[in-house]
Amino acid sequence: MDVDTRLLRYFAAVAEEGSLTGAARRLFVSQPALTKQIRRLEDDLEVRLFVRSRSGMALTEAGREFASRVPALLEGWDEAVRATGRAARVLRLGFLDAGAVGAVPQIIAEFRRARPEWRVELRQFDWSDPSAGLARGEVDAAVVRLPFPGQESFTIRELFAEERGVLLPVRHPLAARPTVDFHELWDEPFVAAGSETGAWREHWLGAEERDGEHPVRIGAVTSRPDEWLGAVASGCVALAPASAARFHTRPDVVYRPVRGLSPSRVGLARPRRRNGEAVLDELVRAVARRLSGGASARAEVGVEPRAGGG
Amino acid sequence: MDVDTRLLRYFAAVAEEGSLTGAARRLFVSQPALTKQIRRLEDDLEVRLFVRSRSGMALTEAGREFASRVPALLEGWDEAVRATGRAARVLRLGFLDAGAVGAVPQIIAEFRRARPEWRVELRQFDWSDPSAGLARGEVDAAVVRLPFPGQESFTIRELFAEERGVLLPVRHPLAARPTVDFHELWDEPFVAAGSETGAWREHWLGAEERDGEHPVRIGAVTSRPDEWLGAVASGCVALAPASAARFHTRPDVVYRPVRGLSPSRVGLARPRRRNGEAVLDELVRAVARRLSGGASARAEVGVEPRAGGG
DNA sequence: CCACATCCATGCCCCCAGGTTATAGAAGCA
DNA sequence: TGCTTCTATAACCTGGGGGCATGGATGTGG
Repeated sequence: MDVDTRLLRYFAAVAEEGSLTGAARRLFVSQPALTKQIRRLEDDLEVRLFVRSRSGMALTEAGREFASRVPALLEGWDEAVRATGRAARVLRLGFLDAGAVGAVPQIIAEFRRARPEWRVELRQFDWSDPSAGLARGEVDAAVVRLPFPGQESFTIRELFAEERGVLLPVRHPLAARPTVDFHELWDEPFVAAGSETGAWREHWLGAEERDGEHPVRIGAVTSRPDEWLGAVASGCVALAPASAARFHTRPDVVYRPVRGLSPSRVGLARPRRRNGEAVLDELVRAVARRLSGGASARAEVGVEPRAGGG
Repeated sequence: MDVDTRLLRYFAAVAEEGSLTGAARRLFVSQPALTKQIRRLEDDLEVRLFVRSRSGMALTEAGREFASRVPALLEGWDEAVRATGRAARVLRLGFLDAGAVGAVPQIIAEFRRARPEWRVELRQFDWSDPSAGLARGEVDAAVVRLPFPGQESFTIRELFAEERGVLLPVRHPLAARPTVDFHELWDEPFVAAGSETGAWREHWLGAEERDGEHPVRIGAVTSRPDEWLGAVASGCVALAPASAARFHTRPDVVYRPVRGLSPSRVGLARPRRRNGEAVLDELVRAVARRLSGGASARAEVGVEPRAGGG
């Protein structure tokens, strides 16, 4: 009996979510597609994995047994992919957004100098996974924005920090101002990441800067840049790193620096201890070496905020 | 990154076989299909797994790393399927040919009496795997014909034996006779199973009954009943259990009992020790209980050879 | 009590991936 | 040189996986 690992991920999502609709949203597929796939999985196994009800999908006993094994299968597969990549001298580097990727050429260059026979391969992730593939083990290292949930289990080297500002609809009153104070945004509807992103989501809602009690208004939830910008265009606001002003542009959306927000810190993360990955140490060392050059290194790769913050 | 486990099996076959052509034959797919799939796998992994040459496909270092992990992945998957089946009270029973399956209703009936809440699910295998899915862990138990390679690693309960005879082209001179002596067949071209089936293949070429030195002539190699019958129709001969006369019929092929051949023994096999499979003991016990009824049990399920052997 | 929201299931359509056959190209071997 | 034996390519067909729209069942709130 054969299956696509995608089906296993589908199954895992439905099992966790307890609903096709919810899982479909999370997986970026339509609910009918999931319905069909889950049914197919059950048909293939000739075993009922869920009991359907008005309120969602509940695992059967067999479903629980299966669910208890799927994560290990997926982890085994991902590990095989990583190991194969290592054997072929490929380092998989995850990143989230084009802003952070500004640091990547620097990283790659340093790494190539240290290990010329290696190849670095980039992979972009959406905001449903702020660890840029590390949590799922899909990459060997990742350029991430701190903080993100689960970061304790990784070794992280901070690369640089950049100003956080706000994206506003071009017709928004505050868009006329060159700079905004964060408290002026407290009551605006914010675009948020999915709740599974925890501290990361909070960080980009400015939770730390709301002085205790100014609960955030959620105007939209997205995990992809296009939806994100779309939500802003249609009336929401969203915190963003300064570099977003260059990489995510839309005529009806503007970026403004914000006073009273901590900067966004960008780091290089890798799993704490994993076998046969001395190269990763090499990578981190190379980056550290480069950073010892100081601000010049930052400016060189073009990730310096375009302004000091108004 | 996602893959179909079928692709992993494809890869494993090519890696073992060292050639696309050979693996394709073994997998019952066309060589271009394999070419495409292996290339796709390499593209997905973004890693070269084989070096192509005039003489076949050789694993790269990355390929070896990958190959070392694939078997465990497949085994993990198969075990997950089995465990899920067990949790759902499904017993997967493999079998090779319709003749042996004559014993199956009996087995199922007994088993149902012992464990009414269980369901028995049948799966047929072709002759490239005489263990009927046991070796690959695709079933919980199997109705097999003895001997077969690797049988030492299973617990086997012998069920019954039936006469072995020969399938002949209807125009073959010996076809006119009601019965044949095996030594009359010594120089005929035989249809054989693939060489990977070892002792099983030998058994069905009558190796034990050739009195030392009468080397077999191989006229064709097949692993599926239709090809097998076709080969006989086009001039080869093939040993077969008596029940084949009923289950594999063709107007241009006849079955004749053969003197001087040991009977074919049919057994119920299951893995020696595996966790959580007390049910299998139950199955074996149930079958043993039934068999203690003696010949009547055999006659009842219609697996008795239609004649005493001429 | 009805209207609405929220699930999952179904039907229809499109498109691509994976399969097949036929054939080309390269390379050893007689 | 011709034959065999590899893999690669091309052209084609089909099944299934995905999308959208909609239906059916079941709670829930006004």
